[in-house]
Amino acid sequence: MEVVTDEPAAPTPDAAGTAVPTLEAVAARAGVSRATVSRVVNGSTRVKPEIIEAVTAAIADLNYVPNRAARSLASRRTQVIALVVPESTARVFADPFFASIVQGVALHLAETDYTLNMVIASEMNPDKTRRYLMGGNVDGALVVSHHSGDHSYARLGATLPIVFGGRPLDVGDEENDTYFVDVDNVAGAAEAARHLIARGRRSIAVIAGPQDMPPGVDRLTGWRQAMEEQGLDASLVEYGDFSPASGTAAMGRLLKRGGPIDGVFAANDQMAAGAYLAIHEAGLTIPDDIAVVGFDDDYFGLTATPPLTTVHQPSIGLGVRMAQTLVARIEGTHVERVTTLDTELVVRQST
Amino acid sequence: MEVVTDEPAAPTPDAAGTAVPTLEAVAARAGVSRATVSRVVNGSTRVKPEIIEAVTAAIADLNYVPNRAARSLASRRTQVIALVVPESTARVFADPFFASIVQGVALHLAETDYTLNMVIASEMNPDKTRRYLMGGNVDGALVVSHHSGDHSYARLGATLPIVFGGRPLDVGDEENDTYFVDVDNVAGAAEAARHLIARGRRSIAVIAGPQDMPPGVDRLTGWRQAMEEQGLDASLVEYGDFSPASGTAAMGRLLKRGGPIDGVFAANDQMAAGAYLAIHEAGLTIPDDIAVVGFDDDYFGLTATPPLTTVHQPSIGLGVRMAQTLVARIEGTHVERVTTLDTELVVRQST
DNA sequence: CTGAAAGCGCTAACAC
DNA sequence: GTGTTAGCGCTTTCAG
Repeated sequence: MEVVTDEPAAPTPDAAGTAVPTLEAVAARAGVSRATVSRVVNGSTRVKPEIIEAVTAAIADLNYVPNRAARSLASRRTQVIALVVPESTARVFADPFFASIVQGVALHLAETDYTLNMVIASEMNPDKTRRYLMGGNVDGALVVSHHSGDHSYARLGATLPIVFGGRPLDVGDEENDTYFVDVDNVAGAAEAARHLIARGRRSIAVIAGPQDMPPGVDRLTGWRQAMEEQGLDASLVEYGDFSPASGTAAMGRLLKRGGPIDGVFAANDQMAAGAYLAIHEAGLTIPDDIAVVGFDDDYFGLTATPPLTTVHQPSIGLGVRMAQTLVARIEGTHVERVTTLDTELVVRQST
Repeated sequence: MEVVTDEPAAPTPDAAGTAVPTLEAVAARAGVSRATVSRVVNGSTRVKPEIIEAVTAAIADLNYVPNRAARSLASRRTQVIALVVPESTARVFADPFFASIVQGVALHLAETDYTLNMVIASEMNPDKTRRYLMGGNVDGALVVSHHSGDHSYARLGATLPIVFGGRPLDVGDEENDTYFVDVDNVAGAAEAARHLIARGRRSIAVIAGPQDMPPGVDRLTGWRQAMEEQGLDASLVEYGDFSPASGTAAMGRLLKRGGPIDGVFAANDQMAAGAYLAIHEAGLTIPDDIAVVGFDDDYFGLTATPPLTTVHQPSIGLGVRMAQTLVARIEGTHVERVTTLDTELVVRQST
């Protein structure tokens, strides 16, 4: 909310000694017109080299910095990219996966002329976000929602270039023009399962994620693929909600079934951590009795005892790729609509 | 297919996809001048209520959104706040403490008309960041650097309102006009030490942080305070660099001294986690032989075995407070130059 | 309390 | 190649 003071709002007494030079000042100093300076600043090639030099010198002398607002107003481009974070994600902002994506995005954008604008999408007032995005205040948007696959912003895609992180849940008509970057959850999960098999395990269970989230679905699919291709029984399935507690519960149910289990693939590390608890409480040891593989490669896996074998996601790379894709779209360069990043199995002591 | 709508059906069928309406269009529709619309939009009270209503209606009808660039150009305010992240911090971006700060900042700013601009300060090209900040592209900046206390941006404070996260390291002249929000590291550390004492421990060691970082200094100071106020020996000091490995090493050195140790305060949770390792390797148990307290309350503490007693930092609150402070400065409202937030001891099973 | 007019700093046709 | 000329959409004196 903007604070409106009744008093004639005493403007900041800044700008004391630091007068920000304008393009006009540069033009005067270099002895050319403003248009020419603009050309030089924007890298137009159709300027005499000597003039480019003169202008460049003047810019350096004056310590000139273009005014983004003016540039944006005149060019009708903002050079701003929004990173939209659903409020629910924000609550678990400390999710290292998400944090890494932000990092990747920021790192890539730092090399471009685009500026990163973090927007927390208020769920109370979704319209505020939509309005902001549609109000010509940004050139494009990145939408992240780790597990949920919520693409409620897809509609905006018609008016504003958008790139999503993660595969959309619904494969509707709109999917055809939805750009997204995703991790290859199916292949990663299959690799995890194959690793267990290679370790000699035969009764392999899965603690799957919610089936209304793409990663939940895909990781289960990958596990099934591997099991079936080896002719193994793929019926040891229990579901969790990606939380540690749900992992403990699911593992408990698996154990209660009574049948043999010598390996478990958990759809994320947090559930794997939860499973550890249930396994230990049952008096079993990891990996001797039951080998465990997780997915995500977050801190749960690293600090667990024993350290967890897990599927690493290229989260920074995901952010970088999202940013690259969006910039390409904005600038009209061709890019694949769908990008799938490879995962990597990190073998530690739980298998 | 069903489309989730959170706004009433668009009154005008061509509303979507059409060029965004300008203030002028609103003025025409409301039958007033652009100046008046501007006043209404900016919340001036000196407008007839009925006119305010008419304008508001027109704005709603047209789905008008002010153009930030134009507004900024004319008003010479950008409504943008930069969040500067040193590149070195970015590398450990997954630091949950840092992530929470960002979250707090974003949450608070979402309630204002300010926009959050994440800037990764390239250490290769620090001038790029400085130029951006000084180029009139932002109204103020927030600088975060978890442990380092690096206030190399302090100089910019003369021209641009800046608020730092964390106490500055150097108490130079410039400190007098440096605004910052910090956690009460001294009090928190003292509380941790007192807690160990209350648990009956008498030979309490400390794994201190680097003494060139304010939190490293302050937490050691707090521990000393508590020890001295109880007349306990305060010589069991070893230093680490906040990393788990350094915690293990420091604990090892402590143990090697040969004297009795029944309690340890580690200046952060990661070092505490490292200390766990050394303690276990020495065949000792936590908390029976040695009670351990950490600082930060990050995931290391939660997932450790046994769960770590630690000092919780209000990291989201820190972000919120930083944002509040900066906005106040920008808008000329009075705020304290220094804000110190209280920590809270979280007692778990390691003590 | 409201309108008219003058830019904010820059880009983009269009001339020269 | 380079200069000229119009604005981009909004805020802001300054009249009335």
